[in-house]
Amino acid sequence: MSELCLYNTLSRSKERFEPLDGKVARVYSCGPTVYAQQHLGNLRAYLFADLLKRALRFSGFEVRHVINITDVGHLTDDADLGEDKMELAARKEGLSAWDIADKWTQVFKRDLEKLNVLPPDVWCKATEHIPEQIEMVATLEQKGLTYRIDDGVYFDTSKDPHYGELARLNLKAQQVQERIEGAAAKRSPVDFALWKLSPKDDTRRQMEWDSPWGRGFPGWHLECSAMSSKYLGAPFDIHTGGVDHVPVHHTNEIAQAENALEVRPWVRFWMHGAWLMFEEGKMAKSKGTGMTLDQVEGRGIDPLAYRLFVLGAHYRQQMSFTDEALERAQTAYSRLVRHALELELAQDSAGVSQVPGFRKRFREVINDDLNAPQALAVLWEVVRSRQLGGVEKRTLLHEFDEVLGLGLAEARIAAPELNARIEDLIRQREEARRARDFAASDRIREELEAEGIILEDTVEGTRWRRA
RNA sequence: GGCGGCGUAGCCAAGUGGUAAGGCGCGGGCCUGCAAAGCCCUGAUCACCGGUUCGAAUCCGGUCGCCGCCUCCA
Repeated sequence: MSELCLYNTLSRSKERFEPLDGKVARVYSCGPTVYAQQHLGNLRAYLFADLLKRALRFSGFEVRHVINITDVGHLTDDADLGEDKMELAARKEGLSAWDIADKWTQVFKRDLEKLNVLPPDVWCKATEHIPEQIEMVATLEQKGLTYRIDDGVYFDTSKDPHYGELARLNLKAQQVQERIEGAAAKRSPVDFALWKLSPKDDTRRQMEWDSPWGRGFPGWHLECSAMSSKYLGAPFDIHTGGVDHVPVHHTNEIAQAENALEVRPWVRFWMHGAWLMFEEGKMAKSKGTGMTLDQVEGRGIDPLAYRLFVLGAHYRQQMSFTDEALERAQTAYSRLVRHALELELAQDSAGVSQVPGFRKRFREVINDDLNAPQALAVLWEVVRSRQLGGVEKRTLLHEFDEVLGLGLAEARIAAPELNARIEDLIRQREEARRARDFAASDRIREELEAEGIILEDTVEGTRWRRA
């Protein structure tokens, strides 16, 4: 049996994976900031995390999975100025920041459910872990790794010789943008806020807390460091996120956590998913180019067809999104489901079995850094194989779907829908056909088709289904 | 300026040293009274140039084009 290998951003290479304790893989996935509905690009990141989780289980490991919800707003624009995204959304929608967070969190979870993403063992919110975050800042402060300026407490990256290793930052050569003039007199451009103080003027934030440094809110990298160690311990196995997180968010998470917790490496495997690209560029909420799952469904496309689409490209590969490609995925998905349904009826006995071969190939490609595109290729080969019997195909389909999560194992032929009128029309059509009155029989078929009923003549007789 | 990625058939994309997976589409065929569904057949020498090698889409050098991150972002 092949071993699971995963690409680790830390080493920039595939490494054999095994949980620290040999049994339970501890995985943390950076969750969304919930000030709007997640778009398809965001969702791709969680489909990637889900594929990882399913692959870990497929390898026989248990998985303890944590996803956070960033419900504290950070800034819309520059790190030092700009309005808080949560508060901005709240103002626009006429709700409190808390309600906004709640609303979009629910939508997010619902979207994941539609995509067949397995729920994590722990959902954790930044706002519910303020004490843990304050504690981490305090620890860093005691170690002399922080400094205070007007608007908050900052992490002094110059004190960490390992700072930036994940991203392989070249601090000296990096051309750093001029900071916008203002309160943030950071000693280094890469220093980052641990605790931001609320503005001194009259503008009060909806979300702020008392701390040893004054009223304010936590820096945006802090929650992940604090919550992951709380629920997974430290070190833990795998941390996932989008590629954009490598240079800043994850780099800073590492700096905080490794120094506060005194473990290094704090996380053994860092895994990053690539972007979903629109024609105009990447999908980004800030650019308003995001398409949501609701819109996908609005086009009559099954969310799982989107899942199939996403699985068609490797998770570390930038993928092009086009309407056309999405629709093609729906065609392919419908076809797959139809096969799955058909196979549910299979009762044959196995011939010379090729099952082990397919099983082996599937495991090998999944174990090779989650090569879903190749896994799908194996799936199609199984579906269209002439060697395999129906029962064997069904068995394999169910097994593979544990990893792919396309809902094929759950596909069941709906109990024959009773519809006396349609049954009656089909009978009439049968009579017409027997009488070779095809004009009449075609008329009936067309009438039904107009209302979305497709008739299929099979050896067992005429079947109908909704288009 | 730094870091990273991409350029494979009409489209979405695998493959990273041994003579190009898969899906969708197109075209042809089988089945059907005709359809639908299903099945079968059918397409590329891998941006370009040069090098290494018995052998390269795959390694090295260069050119062109495209994109991401470096500031919130999956």
